Amino acid sequence: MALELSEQEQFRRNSLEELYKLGIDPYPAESYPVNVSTHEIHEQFQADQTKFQEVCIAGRIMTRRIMGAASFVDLQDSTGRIQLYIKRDDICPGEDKTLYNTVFKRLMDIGDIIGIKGYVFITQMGEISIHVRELKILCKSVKPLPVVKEAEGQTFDAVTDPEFKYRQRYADLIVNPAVREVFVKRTRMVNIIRDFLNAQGALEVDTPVLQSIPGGAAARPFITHHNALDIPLYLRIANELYLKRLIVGGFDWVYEFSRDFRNEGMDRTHNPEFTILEFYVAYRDYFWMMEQTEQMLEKIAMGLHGTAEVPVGEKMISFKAPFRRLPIYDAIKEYTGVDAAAMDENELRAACKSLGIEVDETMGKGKLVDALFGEKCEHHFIQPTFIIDYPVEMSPLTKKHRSKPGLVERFELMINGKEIANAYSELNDPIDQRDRFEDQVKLMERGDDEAMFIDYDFLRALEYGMPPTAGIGIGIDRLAMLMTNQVSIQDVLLFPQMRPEKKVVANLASDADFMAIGIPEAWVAVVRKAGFKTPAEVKSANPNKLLHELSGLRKKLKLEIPSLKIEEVQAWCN
RNA sequence: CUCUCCGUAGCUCAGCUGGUAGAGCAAUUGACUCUUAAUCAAUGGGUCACAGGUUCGAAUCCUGUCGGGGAGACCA
Repeated sequence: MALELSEQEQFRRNSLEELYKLGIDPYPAESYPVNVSTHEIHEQFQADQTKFQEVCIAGRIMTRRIMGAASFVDLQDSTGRIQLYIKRDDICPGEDKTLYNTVFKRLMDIGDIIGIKGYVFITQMGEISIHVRELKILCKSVKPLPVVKEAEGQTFDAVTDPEFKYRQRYADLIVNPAVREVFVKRTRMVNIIRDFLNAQGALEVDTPVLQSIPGGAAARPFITHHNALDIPLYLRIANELYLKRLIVGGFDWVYEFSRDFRNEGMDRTHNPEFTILEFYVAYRDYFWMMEQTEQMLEKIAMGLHGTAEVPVGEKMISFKAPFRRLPIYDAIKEYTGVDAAAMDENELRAACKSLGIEVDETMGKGKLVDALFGEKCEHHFIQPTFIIDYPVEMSPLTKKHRSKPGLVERFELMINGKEIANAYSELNDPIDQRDRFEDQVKLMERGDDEAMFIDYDFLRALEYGMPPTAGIGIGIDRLAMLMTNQVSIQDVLLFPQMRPEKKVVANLASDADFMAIGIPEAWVAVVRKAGFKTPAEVKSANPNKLLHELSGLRKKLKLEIPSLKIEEVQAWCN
């Protein structure tokens, strides 16, 4: 007897044994020739009831209603659910009723995967169902699923525990259809973007995830090590510098859905790995990029919702182009009254302090403006707004503004108070780029641990000449949150990062190890059940308490093994 | 890293100012040939997250640990 299993898990393992004894393989190898989906049946049967008279379909048993010799089962496949009607004498036409009485009623459970053949009909209660003629088990489930019930749009006992949902997404997906919808929508969103870009001749590319210089953004990277080269490598924090190398190489428009990694805090909008769409287009500038962005977002909203108005929490967000455009200094003036454009670093620092923003000496002008905007302005921009024309200090890869000194041609797209995209006219002056990198080094020397490294290979590429280029990065996870109305990034990631579960100790010590200190074979499993993982733990236990505990378990589990005496237990411990 | 809330059966949750564990669903056995949160009857199922402490007695009070949520700090 496996002591670590719950009662229900034990029952299901027993059912497995019985199936084998009946000569039924609960995990058959051959393919099952499904010829229809539940969705197709629901969509088409009402209109033409002569269809679907020979269906073969498979899925998971979600609920059962057994009434003696007839039963109803809700079967769930990848497209939805359908009710099955199973009549004993139909699936067991002869004398032998084992398949119904024993296999179906006793040995099958919620969660099992079955295949059936039959015909579609409508029950007296008006529900489209399948009358089953043949029934076959395709996979026996030995772990009980959470049971969620639904009726008339209401859901009962839905699993809401985030830990369960995120750690066991597979079970979450089985049991909560709305979760599946979110991820289907996310993928549709990505497909819309891909179509939008491909239709204009963009080329999807792959660039390195392992980089020897983590460039293209300001963030702390993950570090790993390559054994053969014996060098440190970094997981990318951005792919910007690689995509721009490709523009140098002569591609006009490249893009990549880039999985980036940043070794920073985790919260409802940050996961250590996340997806950014970056794309770069030769001979364009940031004004052009704003138009592209508007069009693309409107297209996504229309594609997913059929309208540009998308509900997000209590609000409605309109993705109807064009979006508002507002210079960052105007935004700061609007919400704080501070005229940051006219200030030098020290005046800015003073202004921040007077507004209660924490500042320190490592912060240059760029970071101060960033702090001012982030603290006091960002959250006000609910409807899509392009914040434009940033100070040069906070944008080391951006081209200087064509007419406004001290600024760069950059925009960030704010939606629902969060940054969704960041774009600019790319800096293609190699001399200027070298200077900007060197400024970053100075910031690093001042203690800014996010300042960028100098990427000399990237500089070499720029020296060959990069056409004027517009580039953008769009946070795909955050966009997915908006488009699916989810408040947490974990809800748009199939497998969000979690602290590992505490190790369920598997065979740290063998039975023989326990027996070596004198524990009788029959008691080893009981000792384990009592929570002892190694003989050493037994040795250091209080013998009286241990005896009590083991005796209690023996009684509780009704074990037919001889009882223990205190002398025996003392002999193990000492 | 700080604050705060939470951890009770497979699932959803009760459990009062300490008196030794409860419900619904799920499970087991039985009844029932069109049910749909099927119904009816009976039954089993818990080291109350873990480890200490206080107490005659702890799911309950205290301390610590682990895991999770939320808020902040940090972070484009």
